[in-house]
Amino acid sequence: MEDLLSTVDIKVNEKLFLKNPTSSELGMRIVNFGISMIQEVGFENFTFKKLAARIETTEASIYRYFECKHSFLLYLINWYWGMIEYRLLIETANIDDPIRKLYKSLHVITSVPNPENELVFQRELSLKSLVINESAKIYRTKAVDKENEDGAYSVYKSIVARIVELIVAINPNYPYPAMLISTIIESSNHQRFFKDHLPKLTNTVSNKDAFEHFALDLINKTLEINGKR
Amino acid sequence: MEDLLSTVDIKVNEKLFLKNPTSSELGMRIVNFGISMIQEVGFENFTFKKLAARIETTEASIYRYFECKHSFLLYLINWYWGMIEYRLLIETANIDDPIRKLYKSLHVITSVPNPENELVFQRELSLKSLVINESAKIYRTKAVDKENEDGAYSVYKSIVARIVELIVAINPNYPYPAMLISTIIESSNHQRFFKDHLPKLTNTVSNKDAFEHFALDLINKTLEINGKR
DNA sequence: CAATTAAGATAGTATTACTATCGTTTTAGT
DNA sequence: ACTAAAACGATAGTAATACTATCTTAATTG
Repeated sequence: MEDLLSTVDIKVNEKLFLKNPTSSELGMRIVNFGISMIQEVGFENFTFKKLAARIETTEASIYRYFECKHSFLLYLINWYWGMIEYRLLIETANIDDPIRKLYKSLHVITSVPNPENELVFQRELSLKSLVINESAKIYRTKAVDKENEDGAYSVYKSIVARIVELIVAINPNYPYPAMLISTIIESSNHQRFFKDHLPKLTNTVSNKDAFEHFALDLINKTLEINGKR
Repeated sequence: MEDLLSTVDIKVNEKLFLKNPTSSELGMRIVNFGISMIQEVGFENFTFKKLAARIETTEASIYRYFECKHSFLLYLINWYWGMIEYRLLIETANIDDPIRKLYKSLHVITSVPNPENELVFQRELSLKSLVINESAKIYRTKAVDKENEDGAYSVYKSIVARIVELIVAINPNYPYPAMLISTIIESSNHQRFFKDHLPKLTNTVSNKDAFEHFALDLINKTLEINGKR
């Protein structure tokens, strides 16, 4: 894969920002340093004031880009899923067999990218651990219905819908395709979190990505896919 | 099942409170009204000050029981899992077949209890939706390791370990028992959340608990359990 | 009946999550 | 080159949050 990635502009739902951070250098600094600061201190200890000090701007300036810190997190996670959807599109474009397409899709969605093996967005790498650690916090609030109306979860839903189509093509009788795929996506995040913090809640296999094997086995057996490809 | 439940005292890790709320009437009011208030306004909008006003006490008095609102949530969720572990113990005690034991355990752990069919703790009922909506928030990235050391997740881990044993008895070759069961538990919560707020991420089946069927199918196929019991 | 404990009353603090205003600099269009 | 608009910095302010501290009174226990 060539480096078309760096020139591609990931579109994020316009309701998630007041002023597009990609439109200015300050905006980009807010996003880039915001990502690393959230990773350093955790989302609950992250404030716009601290970020402003770090990038030598003011709190007020950051508020010109984002309404509140929660929509900043939503924005980042949407950017992440936007990149994943884009990769999904290009990396499965030339695959016809739905089973191989599903395997590849699962890999794109759930794997922790290894920059030595595959070319990925630089930002995807830095966002991955943020998604693992913080994404469970975005949904479960009283604001979820309003945010959903505003399209805050539409990329995520569209990715799930895309994989659901593949599952239906592979096994039209399986009754829970959306449940299966959203379970795997969510599980990918929390199992990776467990691995680092609550290892008794997960399993590891030496030198392998245990989660990917687990997920593949799960998919093969639940959808009754037999044989290797 | 008789009403031994109301007389049973669920033990919660002592590091999660400063003064045991079960030891006084005020403590019980804090817990009972705290549960309903968190459900009404959501955990982020819940404050000890509001709770104090509701139960006609003072903020300072609540702080004599709980160090902070986060440990209050941890306490409640631990109480929930304590009840589940207790139910697990008594409801599977007289079952010998590990497969039937596993099925029963899964039901206890993941089902939404129906008070018309089964006798459950009153508090379990009121805590269930709190666990569904808020439990993803307890894993605060930066504090999780310290809390884990203090035993804040030990009941949860012990429940997972208990089911892992059953899985090993059923299919000793399955390599990911802990992953499978913790995935199902976490999925139970977020799928029920999706059902209410992001229905495109889940599937429903009329008049049935779709999640339980999904989980049962998953378990049967991944562990290669064939035949009905 | 004294001593301890529990709880109410009140005050105070640092921080958070913003909003508002105003002046200066930069950029864009003509 | 000039003007208008937009962007940004600087500063101030606010209500609410998440606590801590202290003091007094009421209830319980030995």
